Amino acid sequence: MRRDIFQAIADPTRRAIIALIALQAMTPNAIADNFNTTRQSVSKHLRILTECELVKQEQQGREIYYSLEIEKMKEVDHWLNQFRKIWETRFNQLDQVLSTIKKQEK
Amino acid sequence: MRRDIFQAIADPTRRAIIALIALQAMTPNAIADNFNTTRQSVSKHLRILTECELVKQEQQGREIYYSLEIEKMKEVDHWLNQFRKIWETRFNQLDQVLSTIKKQEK
DNA sequence: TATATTTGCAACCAATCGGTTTCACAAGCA
DNA sequence: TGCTTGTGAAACCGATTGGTTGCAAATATA
Repeated sequence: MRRDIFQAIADPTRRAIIALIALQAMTPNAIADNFNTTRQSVSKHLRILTECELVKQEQQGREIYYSLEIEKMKEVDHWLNQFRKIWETRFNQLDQVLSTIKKQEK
Repeated sequence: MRRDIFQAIADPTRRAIIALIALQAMTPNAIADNFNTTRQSVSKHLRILTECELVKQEQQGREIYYSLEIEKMKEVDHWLNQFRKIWETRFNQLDQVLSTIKKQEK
């Protein structure tokens, strides 16, 4: 089974869970309260996120607090870098065009 | 059918296609040559990418050149912003800890 | 100890996914 | 006018997905 961060963030519910626990650690029940779905379904999502190492658990009594492994999010950022180079180049090209126009106006 | 950029980049073949045509426009056949799969399968991926407006087509005779809509990639970048804020805050917190240690050393 | 709460896991289900094969339709070329 | 080339679409297939229900285990509480 493929388990990577791109597959993890493909699901909108999982993206919402990620955004939720990014701010503070939460229990599965507390997370499920925010969604129109069952606790078990959220539990499944958390399992997937854990398998991708996007999420870490901390047991407190019978409760388990889930929080985001923010470092893992940088993998997406890193993948975007190759395209960032391109859109910056495009921007520079546009910049050149603009400055050429400016010179012509003088 | 859900069609968004996150679902589009979830598949590794589609990510590879995106990276390929980011540099230069290519025909479906030329793209398929780079993968261990059929042209029709690549065609399906291109349809999905087109539906997400991640890709644009340019017909030249009977050939169709596909290229990346680089602007659309910024949607992922934009989504990452919320987390970028967090990891920068973490960094600042670490920075504070380090400067506190430095002061104590004096 | 008996009961309630919090959780994960397994079994099942309909829908979707990624792939293949087959076909249809243009556009170039002999 | 045939024939080849480049392409998309449809039909089908096994695997995976996201959801549900039901159950078991562990912890807290009476």
